[in-house]
Amino acid sequence: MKNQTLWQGIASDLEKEIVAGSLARGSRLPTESMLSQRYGVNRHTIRKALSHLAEKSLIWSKRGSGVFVKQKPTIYSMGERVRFSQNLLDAGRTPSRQKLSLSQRLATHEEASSLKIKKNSKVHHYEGISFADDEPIALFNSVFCSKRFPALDKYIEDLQSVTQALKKCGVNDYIRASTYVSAVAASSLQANHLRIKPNDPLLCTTSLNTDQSGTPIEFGRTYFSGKHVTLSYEA
Amino acid sequence: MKNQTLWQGIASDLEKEIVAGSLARGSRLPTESMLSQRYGVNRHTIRKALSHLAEKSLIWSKRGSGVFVKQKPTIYSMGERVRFSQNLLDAGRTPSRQKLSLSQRLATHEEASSLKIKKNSKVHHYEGISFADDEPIALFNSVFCSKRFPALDKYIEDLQSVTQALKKCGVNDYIRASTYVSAVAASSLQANHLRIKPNDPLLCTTSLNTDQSGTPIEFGRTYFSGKHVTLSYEA
DNA sequence: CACCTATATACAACTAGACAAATCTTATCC
DNA sequence: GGATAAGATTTGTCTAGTTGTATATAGGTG
Repeated sequence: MKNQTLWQGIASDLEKEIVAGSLARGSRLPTESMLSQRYGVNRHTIRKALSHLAEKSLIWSKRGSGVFVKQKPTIYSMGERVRFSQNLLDAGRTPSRQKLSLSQRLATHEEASSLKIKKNSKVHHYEGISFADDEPIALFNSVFCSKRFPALDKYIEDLQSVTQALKKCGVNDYIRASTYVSAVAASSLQANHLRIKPNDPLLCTTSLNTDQSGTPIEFGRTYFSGKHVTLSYEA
Repeated sequence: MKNQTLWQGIASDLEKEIVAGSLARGSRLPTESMLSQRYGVNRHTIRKALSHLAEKSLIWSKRGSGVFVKQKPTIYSMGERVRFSQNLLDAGRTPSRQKLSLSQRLATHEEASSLKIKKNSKVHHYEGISFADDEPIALFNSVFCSKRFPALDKYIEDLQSVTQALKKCGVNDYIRASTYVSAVAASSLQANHLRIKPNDPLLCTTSLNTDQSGTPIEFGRTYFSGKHVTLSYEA
């Protein structure tokens, strides 16, 4: 404990403040300049300490904006039924979503064959961010057959929920038919949305959801922030 | 391709959408505020990306109105016979013209000597904008001998076509006698008409058209938006 | 020597907020 | 029904502040 460098001392000092709660989750740290004044060191020394805390995923920084305290990691349960909101509520977190884009386009080959629709059919493309306690945990990407659900986009727009929107279209229940999980590196755009760094690991799940008769309903990919989400497969 | 900034990533992302056609040509982009939400960045970063695309002439913006996708570059072929509409139809574009002014005035020295008429003769002066698919691509400026074509202005007014108007005056065919091409910087007035920026490059063509006997018919200058028109000199 | 720690300076990239200017929308009036 | 006025949107411009990156310098340590 004695023979530690300046930046190590500062890092552990800040870490104490975070776990003690005097630096609240989600709040902004003082600027690097202010910290460097407070500790009487160069800004680079502060940055070294901060980058250490960022490695441990205690904080995240946004260029031009500031450094912020992260929320606790999330455990996301991958049950038979996919219900984003209920899932997080069960875990005692506050769920929310942000729409990034909602439009119609032609299905890719992969999407068409997964949904068992014709090539070049139109699909609704829904893209957005999932939050838990105002902390982004995943980027989702879903496609639905436009022909089967002509007004789905409007329902999603109004209700802000896929489950509710599908109910309006007559789908009362749908089931996870298959899910594949892989790991990929975050692009800079993905990293920005998830408040992580480019090339940080992402959990990529590719899933197909069907109704009770086995007819495909939704095909999509979701990218979870690997450092802040653990997928759970319990029954 | 690896170490790109945020705005570069956004710009290439939007460019993909444009070339893929999910952002249709001529249509309006989402507002800068919406894009800044979608990409999770400040509006200024979006503006940097947009200004990059504007530099590449993929989009253009209008204060208070929005940002729009530009059309493809036009190839304007310089055949022996000058038929603006026919040229654009050949290129698969829908041509149109907008009259800016149509009046009579005294010929300048240059005009008189080119048309081989007396100094201080009266000429019809016809000025306007040429469009391709509702996108302005050129400013034209033509003069015709008033003495030879007394009622030409009324014909142009009615028919909206120089070729048709000349036909009414007994000129069934006319030929490009000479054309000179130079490059100039757009004035602010020109830039405004062509929806480009002041000092953007213009192709300035000075041409003289004659009838089959070689008698001068039309003398004029046309300023093509350099970014949207490529002059082609094929036979 | 090579490597880590720390300082100093400068600049690039991005955010934040405010306001102006042009445009579009909507309500109102005659 | 059309003109007008008021308000809301949207792009353009400006100032200021913050993090990210690069370079140069110097001392200490294995």
